[in-house]
Amino acid sequence: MTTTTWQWVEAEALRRIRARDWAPGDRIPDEADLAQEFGCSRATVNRALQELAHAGWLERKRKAGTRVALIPVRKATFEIAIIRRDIESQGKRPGYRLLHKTTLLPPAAIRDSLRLDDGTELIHLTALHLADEAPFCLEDRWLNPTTPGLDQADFERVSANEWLVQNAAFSGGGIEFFALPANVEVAQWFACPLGEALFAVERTTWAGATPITAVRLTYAPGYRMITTI
Amino acid sequence: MTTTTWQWVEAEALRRIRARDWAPGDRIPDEADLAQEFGCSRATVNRALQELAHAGWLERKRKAGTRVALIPVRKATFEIAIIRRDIESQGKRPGYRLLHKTTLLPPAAIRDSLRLDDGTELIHLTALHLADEAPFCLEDRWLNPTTPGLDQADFERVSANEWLVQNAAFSGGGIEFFALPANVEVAQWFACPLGEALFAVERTTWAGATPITAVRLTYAPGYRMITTI
DNA sequence: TAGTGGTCTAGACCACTCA
DNA sequence: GAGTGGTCTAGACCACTAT
Repeated sequence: MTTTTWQWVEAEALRRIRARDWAPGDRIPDEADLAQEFGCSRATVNRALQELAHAGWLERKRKAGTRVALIPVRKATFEIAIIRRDIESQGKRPGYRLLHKTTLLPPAAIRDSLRLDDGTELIHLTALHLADEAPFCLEDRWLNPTTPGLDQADFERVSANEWLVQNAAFSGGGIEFFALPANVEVAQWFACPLGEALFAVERTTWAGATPITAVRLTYAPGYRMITTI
Repeated sequence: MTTTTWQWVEAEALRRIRARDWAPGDRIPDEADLAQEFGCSRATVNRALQELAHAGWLERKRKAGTRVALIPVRKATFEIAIIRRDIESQGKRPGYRLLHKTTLLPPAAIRDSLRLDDGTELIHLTALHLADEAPFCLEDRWLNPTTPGLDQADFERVSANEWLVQNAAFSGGGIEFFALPANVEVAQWFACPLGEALFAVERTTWAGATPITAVRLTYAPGYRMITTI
């Protein structure tokens, strides 16, 4: 385990925060002083403290100095991966079936979440992702048909999830996680009781101000999304 | 909107990736060349490319150079906030009630997830978080009684959630998100039907190799965890 | 206005890893 | 062995903001 100077400074600063040598709300020494204390350059101290600020341990303001955050906001990150790889990482064989594809006017909820005009039609897809032949995840997606390159995509072979990740230039979006009771259709696919509690994710993605897609992924009973902090 | 040099370089590189000037799998020019092209120092290019690598757009290896990622893994972050602040940010008045507190042997699942010996007793708490007097979240927590300072914590007044965030030195842990059917107890608190689909989070947190706490937060019907990418 | 963090440079050396 | 990214330095100037 090699440790660079800035990593060492970061670790030492974090130790002091945890040991309350630097208590919440306290102002800590400025970069120049710390650089002298640690025998390194100010840029190195800056790198370390920026990491800690990014992680939520410190709050930094010009002129006001650096303070230990009163409420350490831990940030967890998770990867928006391709479903196929999620399945593969569980050691299972991924499968995919396109169930349905049409072009039509979206319901109001979708239209609003993508900020579309009243008359705009979207492509609607539903597809099933399989893990070792068992239903894993149901994909219900609305696609902006003007997305470049979309006409060359074959959603019978490649899931929209995968195609978009690799081909669409998206700049941002929103994600919501929630629980959902299985409706008739979902219960059939997952062979589970009606009303079964299922984990679901809704995402909207954008390329600047242009909507690309809105998708709901409903996972099979028992699925857990796992991450670390 | 001020744009620094490294942010400009980052944006330009991202533009080239999206425009497929630099296609997935391609090797891009090395830092020295880009620095010359952009008329800045190599350190500035390095800063920009590191950001893009961190975000999953690039894969960098010494000697092998920098390549555009074949599968761009977008990373989303969400904040592990105090429940009270989550409620406040929705414009509601937070409330808290301690329901139950005892010390006893944990069930096997908890014991294993915290890697405890067979005979180790833990503090068990259940508490209810309220938003505008309505049940918002049910907290079911197992606490390591050896956590420093714990004896001075008054969990009648301050939620364990809040006390731990502010007082426990934790270094890491795991988080799992899933859906759960309401059992009898939960259904009573939330005044919802038995079996209602609820969103839940389980976290374990550690101070190095020492377990601090394992908690399950079960949210009221309709709750959504929201974030952006 | 002055103090502090944010960025940038030119150059250097090191660490990793491909060939 | 050699090419490339990772880090570090000393110094400089800039941007923001508390006072």
